[in-house]
Amino acid sequence: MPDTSKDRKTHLLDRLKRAILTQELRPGADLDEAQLCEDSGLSRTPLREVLRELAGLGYVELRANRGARVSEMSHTTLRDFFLAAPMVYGAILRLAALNATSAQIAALKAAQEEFREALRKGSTTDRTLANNRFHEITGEMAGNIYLLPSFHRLLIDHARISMTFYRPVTPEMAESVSEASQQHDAIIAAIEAGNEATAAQLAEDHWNLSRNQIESFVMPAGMDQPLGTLPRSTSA
Amino acid sequence: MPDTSKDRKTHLLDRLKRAILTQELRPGADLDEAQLCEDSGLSRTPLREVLRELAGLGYVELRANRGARVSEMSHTTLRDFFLAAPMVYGAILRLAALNATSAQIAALKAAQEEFREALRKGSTTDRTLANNRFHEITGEMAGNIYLLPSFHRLLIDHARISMTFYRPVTPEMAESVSEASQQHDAIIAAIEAGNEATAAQLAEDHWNLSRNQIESFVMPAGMDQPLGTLPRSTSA
DNA sequence: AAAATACATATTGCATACAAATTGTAAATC
DNA sequence: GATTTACAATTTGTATGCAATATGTATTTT
Repeated sequence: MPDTSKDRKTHLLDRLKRAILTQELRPGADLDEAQLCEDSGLSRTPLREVLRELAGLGYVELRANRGARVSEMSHTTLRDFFLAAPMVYGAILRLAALNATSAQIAALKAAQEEFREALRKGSTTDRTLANNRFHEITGEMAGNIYLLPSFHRLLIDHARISMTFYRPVTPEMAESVSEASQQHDAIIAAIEAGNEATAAQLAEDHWNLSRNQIESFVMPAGMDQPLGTLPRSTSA
Repeated sequence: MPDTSKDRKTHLLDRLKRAILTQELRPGADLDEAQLCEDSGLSRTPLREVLRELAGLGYVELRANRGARVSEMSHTTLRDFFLAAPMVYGAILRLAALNATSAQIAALKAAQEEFREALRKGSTTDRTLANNRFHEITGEMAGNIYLLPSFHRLLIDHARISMTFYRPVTPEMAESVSEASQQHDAIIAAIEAGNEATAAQLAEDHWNLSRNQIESFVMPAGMDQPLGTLPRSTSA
């Protein structure tokens, strides 16, 4: 089959989304048009359309007469994130419980299976993307065109932040990640039962867990040893 | 000064936004590239970028290999609107009260002056746009990048719906519009005082008023006269 | 006459050439 | 020697010509 340009566009779109969600492309990173043309085999016109689409979704920022760069994340945006996330997540899961179709529920179960698989033997990237996919589907279930733009914007940064803690270095983190998986199961059950109130409660619980994970990364426990007493490197 | 192409682009962007908000361009209306090129003096490449930007903001929808059209509004979207609006409006005003700068407060007061002016002697379009501007500023005050996408999306359709009732045909509507103006004043006061709780309460009040206006349009009182007995037009 | 198909027309999408703007560098001036 | 200014090189933005896709019409076929 001929590799049509429409395919190349969606391919690049997906590739860039993934790269940004996983921090392969870091916040603030510059995107070079020439380079991307090379990689994707697209000419500049369709490439720039892809960048504009990503800008509309909040993945990148376009500066006039200067290139595109990956959306920044700062302490300010993190604060905004903490304020907005619980409200929006709650509303989305509430609506998901009300509106989910059986096909969507099947898709959610499949996504959860992928997530569990990623926890068992996947990379940090796999886990983040699988978790992202799970929540994307809850957004589709809610299907409220007015809430989805903000929900998607939140999911982007949730994924990027997650990349720091879905790598369970401590036993507590490994445990909280497995607890997240159990919450996913409960969420599926609530949605399948059409139980709006339970879904909203689970959203809150799930968010609280997530917040704790984020906080324990932003404010980690201090080191046991004062820095001065650490073993020295052998180099000059 | 030379009419640079960047100006032409922002001009067209504003013009299209306004036309869509005021329903000059109806939901579902097709946008002809050739026509828009003619009007704006832009060539197709930058024109299409404008359309993509509008799509990202939710003003238009792009269909592959078929033209752009103004975003639809249906009974489904109206239902979504009713569900999402109170929550988001409340959050925005709450944050506005917390974060507004004095420059922004000055801008809000100016916008309210414009709004009052539009109520006194402006057209329906003037009123809708002035009201839209007022609420846009509250969004800037809140300044939460995660909430703004949904807030903007809501404002678009709020304006389009408003176009039907900011034309006070009945005395009750004239009264409720003037009540809306008084609520704007109260909102300004709450923001200036940094009173978060009051701002949230006012958001709820303001929304309830708005909802009543919408409902009385969607479900108007029946006509007093049966249709058959109305005076006939003089034409054949 | 109704349906289907082939063709003409119009519209959308892409590639490339060109113009404008920004950035980095080197020379000139103070 | 530090700052400014002119210039070159790179990068972004625009225009236009061509290709591909969709749509409407007329002709053919049953």
